[in-house]
Amino acid sequence: MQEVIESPPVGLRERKKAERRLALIDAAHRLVEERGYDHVTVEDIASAAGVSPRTFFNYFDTKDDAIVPFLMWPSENSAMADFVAGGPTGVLPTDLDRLICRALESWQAHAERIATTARLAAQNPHLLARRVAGLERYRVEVTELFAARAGRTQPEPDDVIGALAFVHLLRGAIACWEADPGGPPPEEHLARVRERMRSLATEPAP
Amino acid sequence: MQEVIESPPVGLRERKKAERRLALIDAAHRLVEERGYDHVTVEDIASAAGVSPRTFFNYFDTKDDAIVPFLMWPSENSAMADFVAGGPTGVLPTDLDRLICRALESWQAHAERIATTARLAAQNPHLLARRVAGLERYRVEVTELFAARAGRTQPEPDDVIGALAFVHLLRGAIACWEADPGGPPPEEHLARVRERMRSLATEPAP
DNA sequence: ACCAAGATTGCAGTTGATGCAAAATTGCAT
DNA sequence: ATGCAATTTTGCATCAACTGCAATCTTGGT
Repeated sequence: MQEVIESPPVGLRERKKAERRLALIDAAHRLVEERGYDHVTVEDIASAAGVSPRTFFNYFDTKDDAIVPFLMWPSENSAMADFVAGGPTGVLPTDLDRLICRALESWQAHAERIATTARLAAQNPHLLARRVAGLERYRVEVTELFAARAGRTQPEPDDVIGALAFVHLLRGAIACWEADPGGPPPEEHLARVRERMRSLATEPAP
Repeated sequence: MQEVIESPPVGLRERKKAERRLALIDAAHRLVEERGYDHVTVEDIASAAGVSPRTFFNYFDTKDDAIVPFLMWPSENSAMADFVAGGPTGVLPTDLDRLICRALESWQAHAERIATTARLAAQNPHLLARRVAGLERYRVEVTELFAARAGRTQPEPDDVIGALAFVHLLRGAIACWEADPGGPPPEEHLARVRERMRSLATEPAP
């Protein structure tokens, strides 16, 4: 399944593919919000996006992939490169924060799609499962970033724990923001999540 | 979809239902390991378990639910009750550890099924997504335990962050154990995961 | 022994998803 | 501008997952 290409594709063919994929996602979102998940078929989505049902499956493995799509972070992500290089500050917790901020920032470009996905997932539990699975892809990618930063080609348990911290902080910040959407953006909750996480990880001295 | 009932059910009907569900899970595991995911149908699984294909869907929402089943922890879980009551030690990080240990312990009864599920998920990426989704159910339950322990009926972000810590510690311990399966059991890695988690949550003083 | 409640099952049907191959579109070199 | 290779779209046939309905069977309770 192909992901959204954030950097402008070079040829007409690549550009049309990227546009077509977003058209399918947007058609899926519009139709499921209007009619309900059970009353929308792949044929409906494909037709609304102007392609054939067979073509739909050239872009997505399943119907649900279009509704809860994986929106990759930018391929040219200087934050990722900086992180792998040991930067930008050299202090791992701070650098982890920067990485999370850039992830949240990159998803802003799809804010409406992400909001629609969240609403549809809340209404359809099996889509919720897909959202979590999507997050797992990020967890896997970040595990590799930790390994690369430590100079290893094969991730070790410490890298997995690091990536789990990434997910922990990210989801915690989003949970705080969802509790008060009119308040500060997710990244401003990171300090609070970090503090809570630290306190849960610290047992009192004997 | 009904989960495994760990405590012995009272009537014949309940007992047969529980046995039938496990029979379907075991048939699914055996057939997928023998033939590969793509060469096993719902009809194959139902036939091997001695029920009709229609009955299969009385137990599972999807074919994949049988392969990667949700194995609930015991309904009579004193660790959960203790946790909600503020125990067993009154020290939250320690009590969280106990909760995790009990979760790992309760899954021991299904160790072979869990091992099979892990192998099949490694071979079939879309099943991996389902495993993560299953973990999310535990995360939701633990969020409610945190809220109940704090005396609230509606979970707050702090409860979500607490449950994310549960998942972080649990998955970290499992990752350490998977790196050295012949070594100590998962629960003995909790201290190491906790230490790494704490260090990632602690920024250096200015 | 009888009846209610719950579960199993067959059947027909819809939809998701796939492999194959023909047709169309795009990229590139001339 | 043209020709050709590469890539993509598409139609079609097919299989399997999954569902609603209702008849039949099994279990629980009196």
